[in-house]
Amino acid sequence: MDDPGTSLPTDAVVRRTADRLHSAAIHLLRRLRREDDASGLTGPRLSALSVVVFGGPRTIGALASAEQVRPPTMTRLVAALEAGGLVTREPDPTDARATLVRATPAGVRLLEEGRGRRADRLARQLATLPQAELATLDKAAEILDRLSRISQDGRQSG
Amino acid sequence: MDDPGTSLPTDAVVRRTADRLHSAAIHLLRRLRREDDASGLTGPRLSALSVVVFGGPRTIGALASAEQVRPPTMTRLVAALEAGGLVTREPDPTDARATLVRATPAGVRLLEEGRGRRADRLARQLATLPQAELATLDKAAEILDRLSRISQDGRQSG
DNA sequence: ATCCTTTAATTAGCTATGCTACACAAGTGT
DNA sequence: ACACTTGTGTAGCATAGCTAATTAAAGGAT
Repeated sequence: MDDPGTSLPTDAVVRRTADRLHSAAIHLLRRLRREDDASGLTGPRLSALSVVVFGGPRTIGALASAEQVRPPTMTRLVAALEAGGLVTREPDPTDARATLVRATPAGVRLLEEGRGRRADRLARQLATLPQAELATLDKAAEILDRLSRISQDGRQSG
Repeated sequence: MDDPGTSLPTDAVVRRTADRLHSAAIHLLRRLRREDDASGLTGPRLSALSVVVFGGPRTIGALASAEQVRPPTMTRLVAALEAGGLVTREPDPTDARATLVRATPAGVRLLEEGRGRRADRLARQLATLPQAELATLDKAAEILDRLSRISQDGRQSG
């Protein structure tokens, strides 16, 4: 059917993959959302928390940038995490405007104790896959992450 | 601990992949959301529309099931699509309780004209990848989709 | 035929995530 | 000192997801 020829894929192949990937991502997250929110941690909160837990304390702005959301969104996510006792906010000693977000022991513990229930549920499902397929998913995640960082920098005019 | 022995991967590997995948999915969709919403179609709406465009008319319930959301959520999504002139709602001739959702020519056209801007943007990024990586992503999407359907049926007690 | 239960869809109301616009405090440069 | 920029926060909007409760119709039992 298609003939990729050299190393760059054709437009049709690319678009089909994009469509599949888009759909797969939507369904994956929807499923996880429904699976378990009993931990009290939603996806975005968990994701933000993991940044400060594994990357150390940082400002709201840095966090927003890392998570690719606007500052007001991150302000709210951090507020929720703080209300849950998972992070603290403290003034940045080098810049009085900025707020440093730091994970509390409880926050660290929550992530260490299973890296969040959502990923845990997913893990349980992934465990049923043969090793080769799991490896494929792992590679895919890495590729997407790399792509994410590239497009993040390449952004300019609207 | 556990010893799956044969082809099943270890717990640690599975969990790491789950975490990466979770994160990758969140970031992928966030990025796409920011890239382009000028089409007026959000992810869930686009996803629902594509079901009726490519799968033919079906009821709200069937649509909700296909998209793995609750009926009220699908009612709202369909209402938005209808307001945009992309689908119509008509009584199901075989069941007066049910509503058949059918894509309008405009809805079909929108999807055919690039399968939505979101996937299109993604496609543009994917086009920069070598063929092997694209193939990996394609395989991953297929695996996730399959997993999605399995867990949909296999759901039971918490 | 009537009553009861189940099913399909909707409405109402909640939480959460994302955004922009605006306000304000604190750095920065002239 | 003054203006400009930057980091957060507040207010308000739209969307998406949910559950609970309502309404209408289908289906089964008597």
